[in-house]
Amino acid sequence: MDSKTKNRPQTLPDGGRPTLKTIAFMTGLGITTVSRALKDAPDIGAETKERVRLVAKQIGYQPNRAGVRLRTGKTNVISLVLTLEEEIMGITSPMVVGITEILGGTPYHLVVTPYSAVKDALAPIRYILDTGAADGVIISRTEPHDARVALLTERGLPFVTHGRTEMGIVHPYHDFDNERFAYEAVRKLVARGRRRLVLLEPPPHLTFYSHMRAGFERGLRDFQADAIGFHQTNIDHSLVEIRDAFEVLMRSEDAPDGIVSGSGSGAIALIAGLEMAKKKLGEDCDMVSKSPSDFLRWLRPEVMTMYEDIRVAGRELAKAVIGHIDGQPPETLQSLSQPEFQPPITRGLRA
Amino acid sequence: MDSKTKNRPQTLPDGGRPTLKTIAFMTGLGITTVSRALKDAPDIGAETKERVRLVAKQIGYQPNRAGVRLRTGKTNVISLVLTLEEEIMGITSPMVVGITEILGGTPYHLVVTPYSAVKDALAPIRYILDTGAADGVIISRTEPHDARVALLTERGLPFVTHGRTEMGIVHPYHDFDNERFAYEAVRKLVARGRRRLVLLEPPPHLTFYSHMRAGFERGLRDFQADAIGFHQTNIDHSLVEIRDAFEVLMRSEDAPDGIVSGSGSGAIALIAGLEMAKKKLGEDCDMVSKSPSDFLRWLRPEVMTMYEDIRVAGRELAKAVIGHIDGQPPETLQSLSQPEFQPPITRGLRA
DNA sequence: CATCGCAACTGTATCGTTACAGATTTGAAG
DNA sequence: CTTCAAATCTGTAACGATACAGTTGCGATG
Repeated sequence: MDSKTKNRPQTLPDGGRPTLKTIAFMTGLGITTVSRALKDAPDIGAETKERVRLVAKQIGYQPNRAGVRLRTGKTNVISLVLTLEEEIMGITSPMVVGITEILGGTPYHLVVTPYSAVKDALAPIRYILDTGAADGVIISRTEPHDARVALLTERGLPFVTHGRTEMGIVHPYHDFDNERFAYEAVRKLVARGRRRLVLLEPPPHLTFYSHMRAGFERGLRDFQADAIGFHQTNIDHSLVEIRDAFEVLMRSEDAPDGIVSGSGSGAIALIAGLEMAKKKLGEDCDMVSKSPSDFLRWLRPEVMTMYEDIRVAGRELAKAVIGHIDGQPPETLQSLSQPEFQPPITRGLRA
Repeated sequence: MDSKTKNRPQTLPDGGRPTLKTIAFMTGLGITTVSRALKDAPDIGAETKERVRLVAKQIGYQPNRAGVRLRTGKTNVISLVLTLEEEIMGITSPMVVGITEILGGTPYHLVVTPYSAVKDALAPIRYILDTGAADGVIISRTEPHDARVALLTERGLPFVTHGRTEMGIVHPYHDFDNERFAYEAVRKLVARGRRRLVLLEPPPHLTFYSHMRAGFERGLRDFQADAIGFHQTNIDHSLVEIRDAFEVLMRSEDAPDGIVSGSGSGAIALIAGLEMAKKKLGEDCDMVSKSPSDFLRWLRPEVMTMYEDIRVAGRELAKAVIGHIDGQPPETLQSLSQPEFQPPITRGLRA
């Protein structure tokens, strides 16, 4: 056999699926040439590239992910790391949708990697690093000094956080402006004549705890209102706990007349506690709540809501990880979504 | 070199990650032996197996997924196929959590594969089949004659459906007993003296449409109530559409006094429509609703809810696909979850 | 003391892809 | 008529794992 054609595929691959070998066979080229033609390498002739691309398209060639991954280490996987616990109010749904909307136009797949105990937050990160399971990672519930961020940065694995950190590391993130949310909430409540305000805040170890508190306190100063303490309770507590604690507060001397709720599901529990204390929302007390879904607006239009669009967050996060993977500088991959009050649901027919 | 030891690894792999080669080097065995020892093959000595397992554990060996996948075709991936559209009320969240709870104890990863247009429901299935992207598939929103089920069965790829089909193919599924739900709902409403009942039903093309209708109609017969038509509207319509249509119905001569809502978010819209027609829930009209989350119970305790536990559904689905992959007969992988009325939220302190 | 069977282990080829180091052709320069 | 460089193309090896077809050593059998 002519040495020049020694390596030309003589047979097609067994399985029905086309590979480089299939294209090489059909075009009469070598496998290497086909591979390089498809990645538009400079040492392949223009006409050859055209021919290869045509055939590849015709037979519906798609590179074998395992082959690529084994050879290059590129997984084409984005890993979404989630706590099983945070799922109470279903923030994951729109997030997954948003992410996949972006990944749909790319070769990336979305893998969901869960962890259970809060102290194990590092475990899935280690797993991904150790096994090279993903090209990029999305994490949420960031802390000011976040061990995951430190580890990922040190090991050079691209990632993006949902929430910011405070450790002097410049990394991609997307966040909701919780400072501004709380500030605007206070403004709104004071405008309604409320001056004794309570905040249902995030757990203190998370970064956005201090954002929200800062906004709240700045609002109190600027608009001259007072804080009612409710520190024993935060949005990570169960709805029953929040409700009961709030009932006690509402029955006390110290009852607030305005509420800022840092979570949509927390708002439900606050309303229940308020009603158990025989108070009426909109009369004895007004409330502003963050809300990632629509049900509050529909069922309790008295509540003033600021919509946190998790779906958009998912899109931003996906774009940011990919940007990071592609080598864009982290500082260009940071975004903050601005809270805005939602209009009430249209009440007219044919709305 | 002695031919007997010709293939013994002389060097460790470059990357830090241990491979079979690493273990072979450390134990002085051949790569093949190590591979077979770790899968407990019968032709490897007991002591050798022990030694290999020990070393593997010590150095934290984990098989390279790309290597396995390339050689064997086994992906260790379960694909969850979702419509981007169905995500309105966030059913995905608890579902993903339930699935990952089960996959956590297995080598499987969960990949989320979305599709957008309803007519493209087959596209992700074809993709998975063509590229061998997964060992098993989870699909939802089944139709009586479901092209995806036909295709997956024909091509022999293990799968499970959330919902049943009616095409004479015995396949794994998990479903909520919608027939019984509607039947019990009618019973409850009639027990409350309601006799003019309306059903907010699923879109007619889905299998559980006929289940729910059948249960509803059986209930009407058994408990002697009448149906009020509401056929122009179903749970896939927008909340605003549902609300407006229901307002019209409630203002008409033909207004119902009892509602069976096939979806939790639909219930929200029905309540809004009812209130816009100046009617009062619990007085002019009672309602039983399916509810995958808690907010209805908290915010509208007048609504009687039957909880559909999507998280459990996720667990059942995951177990069923894996069972199917492992060759268990499909008829042993079918389950139906029984609806039960939920107790009201505990009202006392320290509940 | 050959021969056989068995237990325990190993080498080779392969999955699909790509990095790397050639190989071949062509045409221009000397 | 060399010689050389540029333009194209190609073979080989390797990523990590496993199927398959051996090989080795050893005690039992005739």
